[in-house]
Amino acid sequence: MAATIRDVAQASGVHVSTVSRAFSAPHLVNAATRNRVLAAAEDLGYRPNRAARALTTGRTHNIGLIVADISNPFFPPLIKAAQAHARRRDYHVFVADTDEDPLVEEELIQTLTKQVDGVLLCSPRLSNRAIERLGADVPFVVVNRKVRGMSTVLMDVGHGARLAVEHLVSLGHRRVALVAGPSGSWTSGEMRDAATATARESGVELVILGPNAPTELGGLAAAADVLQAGVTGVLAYNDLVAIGLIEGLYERGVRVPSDLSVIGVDDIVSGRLNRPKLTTVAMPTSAAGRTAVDLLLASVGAGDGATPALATLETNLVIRESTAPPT
Amino acid sequence: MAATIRDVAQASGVHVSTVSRAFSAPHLVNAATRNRVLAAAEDLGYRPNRAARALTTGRTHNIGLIVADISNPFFPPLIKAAQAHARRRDYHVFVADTDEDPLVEEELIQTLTKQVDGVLLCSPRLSNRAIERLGADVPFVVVNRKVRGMSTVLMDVGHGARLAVEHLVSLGHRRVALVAGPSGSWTSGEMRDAATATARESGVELVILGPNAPTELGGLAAAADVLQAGVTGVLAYNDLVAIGLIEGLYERGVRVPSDLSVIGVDDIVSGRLNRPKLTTVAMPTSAAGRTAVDLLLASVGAGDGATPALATLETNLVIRESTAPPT
DNA sequence: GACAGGTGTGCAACCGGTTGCATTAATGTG
DNA sequence: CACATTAATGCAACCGGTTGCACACCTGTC
Repeated sequence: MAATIRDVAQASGVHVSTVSRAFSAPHLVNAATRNRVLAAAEDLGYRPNRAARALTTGRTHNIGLIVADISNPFFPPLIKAAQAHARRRDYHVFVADTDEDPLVEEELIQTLTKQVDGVLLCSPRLSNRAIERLGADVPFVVVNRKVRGMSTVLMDVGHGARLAVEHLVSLGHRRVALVAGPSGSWTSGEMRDAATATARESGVELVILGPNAPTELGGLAAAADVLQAGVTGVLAYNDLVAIGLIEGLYERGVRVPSDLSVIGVDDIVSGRLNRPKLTTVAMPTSAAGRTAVDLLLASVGAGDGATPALATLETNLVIRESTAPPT
Repeated sequence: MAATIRDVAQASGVHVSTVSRAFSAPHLVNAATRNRVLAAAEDLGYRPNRAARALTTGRTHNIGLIVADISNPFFPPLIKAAQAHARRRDYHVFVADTDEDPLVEEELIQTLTKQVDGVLLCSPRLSNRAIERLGADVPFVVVNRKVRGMSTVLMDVGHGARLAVEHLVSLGHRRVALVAGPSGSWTSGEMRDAATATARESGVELVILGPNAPTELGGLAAAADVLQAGVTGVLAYNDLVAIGLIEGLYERGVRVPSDLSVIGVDDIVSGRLNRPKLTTVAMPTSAAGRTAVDLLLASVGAGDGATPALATLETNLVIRESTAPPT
């Protein structure tokens, strides 16, 4: 079996409490003793058992990261950044995928609660009520959703949607569509509000299509609706939808951007290599992952009394090849 | 604070041990008592603390999943499937990303070891020696690598590479290239061996280019080498490399498939929506994730004495639009 | 009616750490 | 030199569960 603190104590001729302190409160133990303990520990290949430590300290040094769909390319950079950042702070991360199902999400949160110091909820599909309720048991940081009294990381997709619509308008489009996302999505709502306002201000018509699945298939399926709507420009819920839409249009003989302009959201890598290269609203996903971890660990350290923090990250429009003046 | 087993014991008027048994050994407790306990537990919102349980049972009900790069689209479906499958078996999953760095990989394994019942190592960059050594502390299942004495899930990429080269040959290509992956990659070695053998048997020339980063950038950078090599067909290490390569060729005025044929590996989603749609060797990533979890949990249950299992999953060639006869 | 066997529960030790308090020795102060 | 501090370490309780063992009670058997 693996070495325990008692093995180390025995090997170095001190009490277990001294060994414990040698690791977690070095200033309380004599330097010479400490070196002896450390040497013995090294020798035995001792590593503190984090679960046992968690039992007394109440800190597991784990966090949970819950996303709707790991295979949606929007999430991996966020997961990657969060995980790397957490590791630097000596935290491990549980990753769980809810399959876009609020029930699974809730159950996951509950079983995870006892094992983690906090949970990162990314683009949750749960209702705000449910999130507030569950948040009583464990600190949350919510990404891409505004929940009262809870720390939040937002990517200002409303601003991005505004830029996108303005871009279409400046190219000369007069009738544009928003291909919306899932109904529970905060992002989709923000886009809708911003696009609606911008369209009104610019005096162009906006039709809203959806809800749609946030995937290529969702985009593919929306192609018919888009043609039906008689628009010349489209803002899609995300890049996957945009790519699927472009494919669906292609199958129907409609070319992007010559016949129709399409803008995505997220700036996922494959959009940069697709043809046409996607004009898109770039989302700072890696930064969001890091920021969320920072906020979470801050509120873990601070205890319940902490005021919830709000971080809003900028988005910007990246103009590539999928947009052009209408013909 | 959250309810503990003692709170439940008090509320239902029995000893803690009875509460414990009501949950983990129901047949040992009277049905009526059990119901009373369960009701009290429900009432208090009691959930057993898994960390505390792990301390005595030695089972954490957690597994670790270590991948080289979460944002490589090959992995998310595997992670997703593994995670979903584990959850069905009441296991949580730590996901960690090594950033393709063997040192990070080793350190991650060590810190994770105490917290998990087993580790899934996907496409490890560590040497076999290192893996065998670390495997003494915790059960491993290795995906996409053959390690002596260790349970393994392989995707038969050698067979896929053979099919790919045969496909190029049947189209009439006489000089083809393999754009290899990272040097530590087992997959890359398998592809090399299979491609070499197939080329010799078919009497065509094969040039091997690399090592390359397993990303679009790696493919982009390999474009010059490919042109230099004077080949008409290419088998790329994976779809990302293939997509990057196609992009690099495009920038140099070379069209796929009319001027050059390209085959990828993995069958990632974005390859199916790229233009030209990628001809590729499809990898059963979801099945691999599930199988790996099954193997891991089996060996966790069996203890050290278990004979390592080997699962080999089939790959197959999906012919789309990136391959054509040479001109 | 004594006894073997089975069932349901309690007791207490244990898992691997942490931490408040007590103890001892060394140091500083007037 | 007596006394108050401080530094270093040991002791033992505790975190939240699990589990081997003991005990009480009930049932059935000869």
